[in-house]
Amino acid sequence: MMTDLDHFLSTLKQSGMRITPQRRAICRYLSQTEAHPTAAMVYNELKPEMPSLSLMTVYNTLNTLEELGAIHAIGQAGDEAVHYDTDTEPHVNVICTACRKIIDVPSKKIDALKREIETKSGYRLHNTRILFEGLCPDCQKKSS
Amino acid sequence: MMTDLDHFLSTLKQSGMRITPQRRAICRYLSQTEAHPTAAMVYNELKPEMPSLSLMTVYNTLNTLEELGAIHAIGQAGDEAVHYDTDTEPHVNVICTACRKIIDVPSKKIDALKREIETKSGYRLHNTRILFEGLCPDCQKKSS
DNA sequence: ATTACTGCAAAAGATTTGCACTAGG
DNA sequence: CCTAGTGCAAATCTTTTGCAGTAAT
Repeated sequence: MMTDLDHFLSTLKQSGMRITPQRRAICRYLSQTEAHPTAAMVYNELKPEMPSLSLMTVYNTLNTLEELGAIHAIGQAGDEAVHYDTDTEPHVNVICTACRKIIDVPSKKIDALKREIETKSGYRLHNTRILFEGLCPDCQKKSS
Repeated sequence: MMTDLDHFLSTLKQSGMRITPQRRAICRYLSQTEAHPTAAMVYNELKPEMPSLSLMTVYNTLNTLEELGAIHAIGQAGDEAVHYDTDTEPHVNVICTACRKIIDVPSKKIDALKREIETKSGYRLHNTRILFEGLCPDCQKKSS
C-alpha cells in the first residue's frame, strides 16, 4: 500500500529534490497529522526529536511541497500565519472562531459551483479555497 | 437614497465611534472603489489628498469596520497582505494568478453549500470565504 | 565530486503597540 | 471638557534572503 508518507517522498524525488532527514521528518509529520499546521507548528512538533532542525528548512520544505501540489496553503485562518492542508482534493475547510479547530468537509456541490463560476467569469480556474467560519459543536455547548 | 458611504459612516456612528476626517476619507474610498484593497493600497490612494494620514490610522479604521461587519477581510490573495472586500453578501472571489485582478461573482449555490456544511459538520456558520484562483480572460489570451 | 540542502543571522514586509498630542462630541 | 483618535517611532511576528559549511546522489 502506498502511504501518504511515500506519496510525499516520491513526489519530492520525482522532481529531482533530495531526500534529507529533515524533509523525511517533515513529510512524516504531515502524513500523520489531523491538524492544519503552520510552519511554526511543524517546527515546534519536530524540534524535540530533531534538535538540529531549523525553522527555515520547514519553510523551504513546505514551499517546495506546495509548488509540487502535494499540499495546499489555505491562508491565514483568521489568525497570524499560513496554514497548510494535506488534503488536495477540493473540499471545504471549516474553522471554529472560538477554539480555532479546523476540519475538512467534502461536498459534491463544489464541482458544480466551480463550473458555474468558470462560465460566469470566463476565468479558467485551477485552485479552490473555501473557508467557513463558525462555532464548533463543543464551543456551542460551552457558550450556552 | 442611502449611499454606501452613508452606510459606513452611520455604522461607525451607531457604534459610538467618532467621525474624523481620516475615517470619512477612508470610508469614501471604500465606497467608491471596485478594487479589493489592502491597507497599504488605501493609504497610498489617500495620502496625496490627505498628507497627514498615517498608515496606522488606516489599519485602525479597517479593523474597526471589519469588527462592525461593514467590510470583510478576504485574506491574502496569494500575495503578501490582507485584502478587504466591501461586499458583505456571500459571494465568490475569483483572482487571476497572473495579473492578480480580483472580481466578485455571485452564486445562488452558496447558500445550499453552507447549509450542507452546517448539517454535516454540526458547526453553526456565520462567515463565508470562497476564493477561486485561475487565469482571467485577458491573461488567457496573452499566454496563448 | 558535484551540487543541492541546511541552518545561522540578518533582512524584509505587514501589522501592532506605547505614548504624547490633538480634536470630535 | 473629556475621552477617543491620530500619528510617530519602535516592537513584533511571519517569512525571505545571503552565505558558508555539510551531505545527498
